[in-house]
Amino acid sequence: MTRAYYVTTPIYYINGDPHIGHAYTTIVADVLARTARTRGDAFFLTGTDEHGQKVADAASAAGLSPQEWCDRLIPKWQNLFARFDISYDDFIRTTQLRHELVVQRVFERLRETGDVYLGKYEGWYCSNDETFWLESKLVNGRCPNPECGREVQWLSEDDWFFRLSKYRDRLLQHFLDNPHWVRPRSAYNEMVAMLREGLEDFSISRSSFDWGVPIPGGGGVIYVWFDALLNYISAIDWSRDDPRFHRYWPASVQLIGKEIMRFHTLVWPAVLWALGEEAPKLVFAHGWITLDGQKIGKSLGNAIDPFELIERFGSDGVRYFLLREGHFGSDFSYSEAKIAQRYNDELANDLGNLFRRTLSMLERYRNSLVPQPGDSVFPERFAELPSRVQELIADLRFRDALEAIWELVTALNRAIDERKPWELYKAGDVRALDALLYDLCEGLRWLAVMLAPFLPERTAIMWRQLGLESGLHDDWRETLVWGGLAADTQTSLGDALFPRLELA
RNA sequence: GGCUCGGUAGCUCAGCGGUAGAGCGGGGGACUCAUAAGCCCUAGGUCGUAGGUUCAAAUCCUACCCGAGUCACCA
Repeated sequence: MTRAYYVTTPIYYINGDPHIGHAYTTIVADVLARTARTRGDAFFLTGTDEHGQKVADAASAAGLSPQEWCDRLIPKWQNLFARFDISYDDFIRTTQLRHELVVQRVFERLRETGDVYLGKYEGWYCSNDETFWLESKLVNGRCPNPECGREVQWLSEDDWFFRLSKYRDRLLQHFLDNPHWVRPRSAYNEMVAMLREGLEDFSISRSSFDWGVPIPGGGGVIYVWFDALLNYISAIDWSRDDPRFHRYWPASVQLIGKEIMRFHTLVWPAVLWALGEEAPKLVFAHGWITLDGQKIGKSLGNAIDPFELIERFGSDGVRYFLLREGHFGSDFSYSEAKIAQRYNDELANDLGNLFRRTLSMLERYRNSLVPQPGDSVFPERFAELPSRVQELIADLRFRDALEAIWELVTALNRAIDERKPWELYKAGDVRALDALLYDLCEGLRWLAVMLAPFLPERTAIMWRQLGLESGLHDDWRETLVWGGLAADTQTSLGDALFPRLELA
């Protein structure tokens, strides 16, 4: 029996509204989960990171308690994911009791084993930036932040530390033994370089504010990062002998943004090892969506409202663009013109129009009934396509997967133009016409199945118009056999699948 | 400044040792089932610069130039 598939997104820090970057990561995870489910058990986790000073600050600025603040924001996030047809199996919030209990249990356990110990956290502290600075970073003994430059003070407090340094050699060995466990390659290289420089223990407690998981026995709260990482195992009931935990852990893929690589590829495996658990199989750091090459961010004032995008291009239109435009892992540039062009050229013109012209001819020539299959080159020509696409998706090469699927789109459009069904009809060549129409319908059935993880909303419509009921999400190895579509299936011509956008 | 990645046709990128590729845009053509969509033909670019290795280099090495990211307790 194959192991269950487990995919996670980062839990999103809820100090504001969701933006397109959050949607991006989550959509990618959704494609992986939907694809994996066609083959067996899969679990898809996302959620929100709700502790820490920034949330506390944002809440107090709004005149709310941190918990109230989070509770008010949560619907926005969950609504966004609903609008994008995100099929998560669980949505964890770090303020949930089930999570906090695991965090405390982990803390206690590591305190017992000595991987968490009490030490002194000392350094030059800038109260304006709320940051500790290394002596070597100070500029003339003042805060090195060019926008600050204030005086710093020497602070010393007792903190709990995680013994990260102890795992440095094992981490390096793990990287060398598993050259593909962190992707893309650039991320892997960065982290290896960092490991070679060495690691220091780091503080995992905070006493200057109290919005976090209380340290068992008192003494402040647990540092939000230490708390946050544990969501990946608290959601699946971490404990040494829980069968549910062991069905899913270690995770198959953990998606992250490249800014949090250190925590996920150095700290996280070390914590897991300290608990006697395995590191995740793969951590994948994706790139940024840029706007004309510029990083997107609220502070830059160019944040994109994902709800507006859905309004214009539909959930599937946005999903398609995000997965098709760049190679997953690299940055890629977003613009209104680019997404509109892909939508029109590929979804409306290539796919949507193919679907419509096929059903239209079927209605005109065959009363919308799928004819008998005849001689066909398609079975042989595309026999390997589903497994190829499946592999590309599993390898997180979404762009290549969509390009591969488009080979079938193009082939079907070409077949229509080359064999001219309207002439076959006029000539009364029933056999040739039926054979072609059958291939077109069957090809579209294949397209619906292979595109279902990418375009869950529109492929469901395709499926219905093709006269099919169940089976859209079945195992490709069984359902994608050419000839699977039954003759005499009643199809129905509907509205345009992807209505063409009139561009200014 | 250290480290990482990138600099290939107008644009976005693939190729990563063996006589330069794709998509889009641009140009031309034949059709009509279709969302005036689709199909066919058409791209001659010092592969950042300068050296080096090799029978042979976008493809390996060195230096340099340009761009991006990152350098640890905000997440």
